[in-house]
Amino acid sequence: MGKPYHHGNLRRCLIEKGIEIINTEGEENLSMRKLGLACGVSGAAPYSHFNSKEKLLEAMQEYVVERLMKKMNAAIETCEDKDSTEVIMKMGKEYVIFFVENPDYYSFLFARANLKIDLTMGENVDNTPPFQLFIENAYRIYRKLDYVEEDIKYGIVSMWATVHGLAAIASMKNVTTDFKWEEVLERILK
Amino acid sequence: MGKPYHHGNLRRCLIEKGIEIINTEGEENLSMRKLGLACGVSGAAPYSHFNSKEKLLEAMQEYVVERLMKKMNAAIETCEDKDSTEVIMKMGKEYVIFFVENPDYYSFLFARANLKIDLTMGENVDNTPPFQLFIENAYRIYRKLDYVEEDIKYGIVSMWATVHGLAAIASMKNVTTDFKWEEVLERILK
DNA sequence: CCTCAATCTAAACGTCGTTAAGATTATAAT
DNA sequence: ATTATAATCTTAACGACGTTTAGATTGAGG
Repeated sequence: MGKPYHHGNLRRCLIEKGIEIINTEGEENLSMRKLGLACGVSGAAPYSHFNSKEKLLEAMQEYVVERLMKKMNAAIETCEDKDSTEVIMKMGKEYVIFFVENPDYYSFLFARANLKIDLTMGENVDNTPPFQLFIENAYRIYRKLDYVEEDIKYGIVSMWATVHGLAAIASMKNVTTDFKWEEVLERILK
Repeated sequence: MGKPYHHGNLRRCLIEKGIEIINTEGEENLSMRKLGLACGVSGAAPYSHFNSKEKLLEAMQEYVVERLMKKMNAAIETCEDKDSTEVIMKMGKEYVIFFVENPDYYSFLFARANLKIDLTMGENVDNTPPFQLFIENAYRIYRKLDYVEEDIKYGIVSMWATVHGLAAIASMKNVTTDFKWEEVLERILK
């Protein structure tokens, strides 16, 4: 009969339905009220689980970053030898493909990004949770590579910049082209 | 004594004051009302010059892109010979430095970017004005280079991706590092 | 001088993020 | 089982926002 007063799993529902809305209607159409109603609760209910929209978006970012990291880590596992160029290549492909398949994720993740990166490799800083995950993963992978540049900072940044820039461009709306982004990446990384 | 009923140059004032607000208070604190008041007119006056906030932002983007393009073109002029590696290098540096010096410009320009790029080099598409400027300039410069890859599309994209990715990373808030981004770019472009 | 279009003001509409006060229910201690 | 406590939810409201409307003020051309 009447739906129960308590939702049961509102927190997870907000995150997942929120991501769904971003993918279907765009981030500009995601409001706390509408999201609450979409989950079957009132427009103020989300504030029982997130004290601000920013916190909710942060949780959604964490959810998305986790998916990306899983894909990248899985890609590494498929490498026969842990030869660094193969690892870098497969990771990079996964990174680019992820944003090509989900174009809205790029600006959702990085437009409001408040990344704190200590490129000096010191004990790491207080990133916002999704990006703590992001950075830690990057360092962990890079450390496992056979090939290490004389200065690891430059290695990480140059690797990341190439892949990230390609993802940024590929994520732009209405980019018309006739090649696959993975091919471009292969050419760039030589 | 009383200020005149008409502002005289409100359109330009809105654009410049708007950019100023973005640089000082951040884009999230830019509202049509406040911007009008900051220019000495009412909160609805901006709508006499831009029928939407989106149109105003577009004009501001155009203003910013023009500055970037001027800097890049000026950098090219300083090249002694039009050797392509030197041109690419100087342009890339200018591109990265621009966003390092104005970190808020990156997401302001690209977060909402509705770029339409025809990478097949056909007659170009109907970009939003700021990016029409952006794309045309890129093609024009690339055509002037001595060195041309067998497939020009890949050349443009790989060049742009590297530089753009570096600008994206360098523009992230709270990135702590101990090297200059220009040096990183030099290493990447070899 | 008169007209017309451009520019501006004041007031309003609906939506937004957020908060406050209180209702409902699960949890756990007695 | 009863009761207290904390978690979760609703309704109503606040101020700020983007935008629209109606009308006031002004500059420019005939």
